Amino acid sequence: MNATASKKYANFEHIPPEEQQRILEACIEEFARNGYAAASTNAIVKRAGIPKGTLFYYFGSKKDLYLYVFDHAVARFVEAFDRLTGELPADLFERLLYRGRARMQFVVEHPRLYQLFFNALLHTPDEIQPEMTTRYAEYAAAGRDRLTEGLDLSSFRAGVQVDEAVELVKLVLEGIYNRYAPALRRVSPEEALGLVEQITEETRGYFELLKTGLYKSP
Amino acid sequence: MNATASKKYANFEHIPPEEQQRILEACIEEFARNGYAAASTNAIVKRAGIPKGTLFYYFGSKKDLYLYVFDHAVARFVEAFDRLTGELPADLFERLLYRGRARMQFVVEHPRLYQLFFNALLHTPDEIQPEMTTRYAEYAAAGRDRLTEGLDLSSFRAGVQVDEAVELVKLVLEGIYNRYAPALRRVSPEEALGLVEQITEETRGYFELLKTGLYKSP
Amino acid sequence: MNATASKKYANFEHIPPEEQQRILEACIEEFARNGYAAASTNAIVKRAGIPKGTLFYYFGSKKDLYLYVFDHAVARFVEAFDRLTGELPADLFERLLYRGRARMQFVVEHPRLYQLFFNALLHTPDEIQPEMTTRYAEYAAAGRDRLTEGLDLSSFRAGVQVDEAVELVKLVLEGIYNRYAPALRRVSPEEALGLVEQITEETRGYFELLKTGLYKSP
Amino acid sequence: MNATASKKYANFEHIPPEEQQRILEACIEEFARNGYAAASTNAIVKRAGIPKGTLFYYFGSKKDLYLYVFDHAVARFVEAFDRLTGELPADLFERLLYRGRARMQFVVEHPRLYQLFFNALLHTPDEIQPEMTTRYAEYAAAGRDRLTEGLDLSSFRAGVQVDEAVELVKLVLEGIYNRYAPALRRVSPEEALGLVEQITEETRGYFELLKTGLYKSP
DNA sequence: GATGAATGAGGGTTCATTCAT
DNA sequence: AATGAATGAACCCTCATTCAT
Repeated sequence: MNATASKKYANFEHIPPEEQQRILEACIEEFARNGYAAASTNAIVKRAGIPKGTLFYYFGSKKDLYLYVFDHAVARFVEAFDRLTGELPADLFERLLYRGRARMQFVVEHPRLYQLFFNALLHTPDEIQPEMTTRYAEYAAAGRDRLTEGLDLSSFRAGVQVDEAVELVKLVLEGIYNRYAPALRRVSPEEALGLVEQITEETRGYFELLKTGLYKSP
Repeated sequence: MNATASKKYANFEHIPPEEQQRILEACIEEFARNGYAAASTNAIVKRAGIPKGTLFYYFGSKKDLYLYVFDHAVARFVEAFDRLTGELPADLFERLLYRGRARMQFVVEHPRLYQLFFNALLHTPDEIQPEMTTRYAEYAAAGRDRLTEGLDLSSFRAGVQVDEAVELVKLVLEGIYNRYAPALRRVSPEEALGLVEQITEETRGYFELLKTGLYKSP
Repeated sequence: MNATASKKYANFEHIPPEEQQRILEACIEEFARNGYAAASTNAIVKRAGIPKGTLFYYFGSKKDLYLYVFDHAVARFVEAFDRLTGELPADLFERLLYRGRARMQFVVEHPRLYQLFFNALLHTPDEIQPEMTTRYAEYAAAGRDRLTEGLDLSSFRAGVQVDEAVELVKLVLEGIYNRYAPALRRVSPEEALGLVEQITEETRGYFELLKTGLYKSP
Repeated sequence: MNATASKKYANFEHIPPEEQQRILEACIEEFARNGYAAASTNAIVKRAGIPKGTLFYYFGSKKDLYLYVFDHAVARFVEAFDRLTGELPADLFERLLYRGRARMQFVVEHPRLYQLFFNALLHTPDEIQPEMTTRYAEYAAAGRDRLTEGLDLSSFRAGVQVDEAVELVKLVLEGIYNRYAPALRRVSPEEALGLVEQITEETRGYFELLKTGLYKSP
């Protein structure tokens, strides 16, 4: 079904998990820092402390290595959200705030993974582009489902097209994250937590403004 | 004041403008396509039709060449907006729609420049990162000024914090462009014009929703 | 006596004959296609469907594998001629035509074996060269015996040195085969049969010319 | 027209002739010994005493290097024959003996070139095969012209088809050279001269036999 | 002032062979 | 007896930069 069960990478997946982890971290670091083309397999093996031949024994080629690492990043990202699925708020704005905070925490905890994930589509050589597009579309579709499921729409003002409204709110959120993601990656983990709170508050402000237009007056 | 007057690149700036142009185009193409690290100076000189040594005589190093090209991209981007400053609509939403359309036309007309400009920060080797950050901040500040100058704020509902509202609308716009920029670069120039119209209409829809909350009821 | 009875390859020769056959085919294909140095043991095990370690368990090293395969090729080649020994024509020219046709049929039926066999001496690393030369000399000697045995020499013109004449005719034949062997390997099996006939006819023409000098006038 | 005037290899052809010679010799040695695929550019640069990058600066790729070296081998081979064109004997057998001796001398003087030249077609990767076939056909055509030009055919017996007869004699010669070429390469230069005489004598013997059939009786 | 010849480091990848199991 | 994981050397090739002219 997913990469972690594939035969293609069986060689890699049969080694001790801690070593898998160490190697993956080295790959993530290198790919996130430099993008696909400029990343160096030499740098990776040096960082991971494994022989050059072994990397290619595990992954076959640089391209396949990249796709594996990307799938891993997606899996970890999705996983971070799945952990809190059960308790999703029913109100659109609350749910998005909730998700947004989770997303920012992910950025703080796994800055390189986030960087890898969101930059993957931009700087990818033509040969990989199709595979990446497919993977990204799958991820996006899954996220869409998780957002709208069991949403309480009763607060929306009559005459407001809900779909359009939801899209509008998501755009605002996206904009905010694109704006702050670099900052989140730059600051220390301690400062990051404060920054997350600050961004959440700012977002809450925008949401209140949006509500005055989209929700019924109380 | 800026790069175009510096002594550092004097060798380059003393050659005929048409040749400057040809060389710059080659650099933009190569850097936009491959990013900084993966770009090849060999490919550049081949495309530009100049000797290898000459490129380094003009620019000193690959790094300095990149910074020069980036500055040029910024200048061209800013310039595209300056050309329409005088006629800016006074209404916030109309002004942003106007700017947005201009920005999309820039993407369509100079896809490589846009790509270079907006991806520059993401995949840049550590040694260049600081310089890039500075340059980016300068550009952002300039854009801010140009937006708010002479804006008609009388339509805003009482009690709405205008600064916050403006920021909110900008976020929506940013989100939309980030979402569609890749699509704009992918389609043919003819299709692009239609796409620009479609995006503008979609944006107008979001803006109407926003107005119900932010503007006085008519 | 020869490789097939040696202790050295005992591991290989104890497995079922059909599997021996399958493995040998894979080796012949790879060595014939690429020569010794460029042949890949990886490609061989993949084609043969056996584990990598097993190949080396059977044959010890790439070099020993090659020598074994070459001996096998020689054995198959000799065997193809032994099958028709009993019925050899007594007339020199007829016998050579007969042999020649058999040889060409071997080329058609086992193009890879032929290729391996006749190219082995040319592109062989220095470390193997001595062993190859020895093997080749043994094969050549065996062929010589089989040609002259029971030959009817009564048709030769008086004064003609028979040994020299035989050698002369063989030279002609060799020349023809060297000239046509590549073509035989290139064409399809169906076309090959026609080509064999054509070559035989051409050879017959040369032989008639030779007979006017070497045989008594009728 | 030929390789020595091409722009493609201009970088190489602009260096001092003695250095060209040294590098070519290293290439010839390596390619002749190992064939195209197994030849190592590392071994070449080591033998030639030049940096790795320089080899590729001169020749672009291993493939282009090989084609250049092959063309050089052909040129030297043809050149060796052109030196004696004017004095060619009019009699077919004498002319072939004369040519044959020249060819053998070439083998003795340039054993590696000869090896490279005559093995080139056999062990050549598919990607180069077409180019090689073309080159070889051109060479063969040139040789054919040079053989038949101004030949005295008056000695042939009536009823003998001259074309066929010429072909027959050439086949004999070819066979002899294929048989002795390895021996000529193996022996020392001093011994080689004696061997050439011996082969010439043997050939003369075959030719006398052929004449009894093909020429008018005296 | 302008060039292009020259290069060594590093790029990704394949390889035959070993050895613990 | 049989294996397949692991590896370091070697593979061909591209690179940004220098420097003598």
